[in-house]
Amino acid sequence: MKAEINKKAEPTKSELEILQVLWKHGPSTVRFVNDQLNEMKRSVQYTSTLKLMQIMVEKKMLDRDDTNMKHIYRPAVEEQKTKAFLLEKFIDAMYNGSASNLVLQLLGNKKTSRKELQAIKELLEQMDKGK
Amino acid sequence: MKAEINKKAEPTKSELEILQVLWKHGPSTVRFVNDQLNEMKRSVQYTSTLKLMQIMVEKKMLDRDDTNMKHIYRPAVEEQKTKAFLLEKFIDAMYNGSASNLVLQLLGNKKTSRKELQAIKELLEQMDKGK
DNA sequence: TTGTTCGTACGAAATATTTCCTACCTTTAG
DNA sequence: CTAAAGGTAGGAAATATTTCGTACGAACAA
Repeated sequence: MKAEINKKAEPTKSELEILQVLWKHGPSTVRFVNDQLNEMKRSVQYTSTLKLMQIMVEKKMLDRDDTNMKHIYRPAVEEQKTKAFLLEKFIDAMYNGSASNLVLQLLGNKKTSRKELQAIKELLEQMDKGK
Repeated sequence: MKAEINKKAEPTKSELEILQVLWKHGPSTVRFVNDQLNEMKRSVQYTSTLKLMQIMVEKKMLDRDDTNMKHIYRPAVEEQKTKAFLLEKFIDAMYNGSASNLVLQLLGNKKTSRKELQAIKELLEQMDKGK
């Protein structure tokens, strides 16, 4: 079966990297995205990034303005919705759908800094007030 | 490059499913794991599961007791360590390494039930006392 | 004008992952 | 003993993902 064009877009790892750049910096050229990837992430050829972004347009994950020679790409999917979707998938796969299990993991994780934990606690307190 | 045998194991989606079964139920035969997958997850042939588990042994992700005809497989990687590792990867890819951003997402997520949120809050309170 | 730079399009290769077919062996019911 | 059931091994195919080479057009500097 061909890569489904119609159903809910589930970006791959590389596609997510590209989306992150576009979400952060707004509509961009392939050149810009590729430069960002090479600076922030990993070495990758221009045409590889180009190809991937073209595929993402096919998948309706990106929109493209090709009225000018330098095509401008922008996300066709919302950052928050996409991340919520991926997070849900992740929680299902890893924690049997239990978000609190994930948080439990976070709390026991040596890599989660004290500062992060403090920030998390404050978030929870704020939420409390709001209700 | 061949699939790295030596470096840190990063289980794929399917491999994670198998690990979850083994973590939950303890050392098992391929038959058992395959049955679980078919009941809980998706339709998959016995030999597919077998093959995957054999590959996972090569990758040192599983250990195998093959003294008997029915080989018994068990995880060679710890559940908590593996999940912590994958969670860290996920947070890096999705939230630029910020765990609190992830929690923020969780709080804003419609899919996260009130009950889950309550559980999370209690976790945080418990953590407070422990320090 | 001319060549160098920068852009897109497209196909194919490389890699990674997943699935299953076939062969063959062991156990067990009859 | 023999057939059926159930097990493993291994290779190949199917699928998914990622990377890049080549061709070719447009822009621009000399």
